[in-house]
Amino acid sequence: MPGTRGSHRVTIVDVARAAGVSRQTVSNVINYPDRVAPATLATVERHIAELGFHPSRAASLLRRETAGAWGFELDTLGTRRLGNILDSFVVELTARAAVTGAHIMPFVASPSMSVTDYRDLLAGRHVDGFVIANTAHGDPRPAWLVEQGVPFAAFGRIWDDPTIERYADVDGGAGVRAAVRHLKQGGYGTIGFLGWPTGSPVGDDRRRGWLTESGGGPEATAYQEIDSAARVAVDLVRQVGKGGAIVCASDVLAAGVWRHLTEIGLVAGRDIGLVGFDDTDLAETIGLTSLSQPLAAVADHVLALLADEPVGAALLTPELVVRTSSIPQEPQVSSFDLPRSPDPAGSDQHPGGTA
Amino acid sequence: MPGTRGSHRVTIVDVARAAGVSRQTVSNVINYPDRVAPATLATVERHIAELGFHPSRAASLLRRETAGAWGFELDTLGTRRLGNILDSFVVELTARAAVTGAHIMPFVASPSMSVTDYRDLLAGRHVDGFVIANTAHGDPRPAWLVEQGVPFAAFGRIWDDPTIERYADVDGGAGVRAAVRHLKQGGYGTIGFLGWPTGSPVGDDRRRGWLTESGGGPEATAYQEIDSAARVAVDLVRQVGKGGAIVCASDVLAAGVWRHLTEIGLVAGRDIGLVGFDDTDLAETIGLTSLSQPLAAVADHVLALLADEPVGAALLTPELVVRTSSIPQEPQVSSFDLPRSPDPAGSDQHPGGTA
DNA sequence: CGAGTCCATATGAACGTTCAAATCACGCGT
DNA sequence: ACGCGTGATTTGAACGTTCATATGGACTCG
Repeated sequence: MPGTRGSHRVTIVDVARAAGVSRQTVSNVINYPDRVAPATLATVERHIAELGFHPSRAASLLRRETAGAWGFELDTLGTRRLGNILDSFVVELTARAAVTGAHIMPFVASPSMSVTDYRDLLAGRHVDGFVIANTAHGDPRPAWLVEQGVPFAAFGRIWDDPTIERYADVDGGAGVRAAVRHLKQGGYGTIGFLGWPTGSPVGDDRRRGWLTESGGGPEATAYQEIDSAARVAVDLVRQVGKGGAIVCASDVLAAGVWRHLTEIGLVAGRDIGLVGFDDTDLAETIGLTSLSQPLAAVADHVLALLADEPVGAALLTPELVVRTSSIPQEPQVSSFDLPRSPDPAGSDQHPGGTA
Repeated sequence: MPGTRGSHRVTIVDVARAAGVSRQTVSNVINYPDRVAPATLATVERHIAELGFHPSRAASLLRRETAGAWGFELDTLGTRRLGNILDSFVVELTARAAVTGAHIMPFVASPSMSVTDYRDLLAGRHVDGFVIANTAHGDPRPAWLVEQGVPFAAFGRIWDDPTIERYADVDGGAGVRAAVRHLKQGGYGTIGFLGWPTGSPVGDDRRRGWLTESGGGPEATAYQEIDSAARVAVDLVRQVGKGGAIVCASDVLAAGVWRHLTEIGLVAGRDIGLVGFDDTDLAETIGLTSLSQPLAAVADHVLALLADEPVGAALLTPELVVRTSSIPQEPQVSSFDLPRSPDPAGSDQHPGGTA
């Protein structure tokens, strides 16, 4: 191509020259197409395509004094990401932010629950604002962000300050109420609750749902670990008894109960109803009825808040996903034959004793 | 503060004026501290701190003609992220990229396995290059990136072109060999393999490890889903028999086998050895021995490649994490009593029949 | 028929940094 | 005393866009 001088990035000026208009007109074509006469619009767009012009992000950002990205702090749980709804949330958020032309910039904050990483990202204009998650009591971020006038929106209520209506959250109470109703309809008797230790607002919210709908019953708390849940499940299962059911504040907790049930030879659903929360893969794996969080809707709402749309806070209802763990009917019994041992070299080392 | 005119972002010029040096010197202090005399360095740094100066990312990027970010395509698996090692990888990558001053920019590509999203991100200078994952046969990305001269590095071998040594990967074969040795040492007899359908390079690699170390045995393939694995487990379990063991290409597959074992009243470990791959939460949940991928090391290596450090390709060895599923001893039997039924309102609706 | 309005497009300037090259200060050998 | 190399610092220009404002022309209305 004669005249193409060296390796010169094609800029807005090249397009302008080619199309016989000015810089600004090309700029308008890109950013405010309705300010441009239809004929001009078409011409310029043709030349943009022909020259393969793509606006420079950096130049645009500099001039606009903006960052074009929302920060999002990632959990640093190491490899253990069990029941971590947020990984899925990031995907939704990223996909939906893209349509508005924004990026999601993930970052890993220093362990101390402080605000310094947020400050630095803002100061260098790496981000325009934040999406925050894992809100809890004592979280210093919301107040600070409001005080600094930084745009932000939360996945999760701002528990310390109800006046900050910049969040989308899932109505855990409503979800659990639906779960309890579902279990009652299934004919389960005593309905117990396994939650997290008091003080977690999310957990307390879910517990309230259970309390309201069931009127109370046996309950226990455990940490967000299978083992911990399995331990307290021993008593709890005894208390609700066969024909009863247990609603859990999370799939992880439910998985602990499930493991205990399996260990003592009971089957979730047939013998004891079991419902988790979050509808993680874990739930699917073990056939656990669970409450699915509408992450796409949360992402949309959060982005709407960031775009300063006049939507207020939102409390979205999770969806009950029914699996075998809340179905009282006898599940299809799988073949129960002992497997043959065609080549058990050294099999005698294994204490036999099958159940 | 008199003299502070309006809301004027503190720039490099302000610092220069305050410190009595030129723009460029301040710039050097930030980017090339060794080019600056120690005394000047100290002074300038003091003023930087005093004024709270943070360089503008956009300005820097514009002048440098760079993006300061590496793109990373997210999997769009919806909520189902079972055994998805990549979520953890993103966290590692983000954390480690930050120390070099780079960002990781996640994006969600259009479903077609094409290269257009990559092209657009580059054209607008949103990213300087890419970290790619999920490499497989027929992946158009590596060849295209090489052809375009775009910096990139892969988590996963470039299966179609061994000459592209821009990757870090986990040596699945070596991992599986270690697993087989471990099972043999534990005294398990026939050692079978459950893999993915042939054609997946990762799966084939892992299978080869099993074949080499075990010399062959019963095998089967299933899709990366619990159900699929549980179905084929029926035959496979029968074939290896009690006292045998099964190595799986993933935790998900192993979970399927595990579920089947549980259903037929066998206990993984005690009756049949079981090893998974990836050491996901799932493994921890069900006490599954698994191979843990060194994600932090992979992230480091990938970033080194992107930084043009003269490290070649890397094949890192996964670590065997031993849990009960590969321990032949009788596990501690949990209490086996039938739970009392204190308030079984409607419990008669539940067919009893406990094992 | 001339002032007022409106729309499309054009021009000058600025966003804040870093590159490339120039300048300055200093010490050293001859 | 002079020129020269070296290292520290400064200066001019440029990166590519968008804001604020100006210009030009068509159309309206008293």
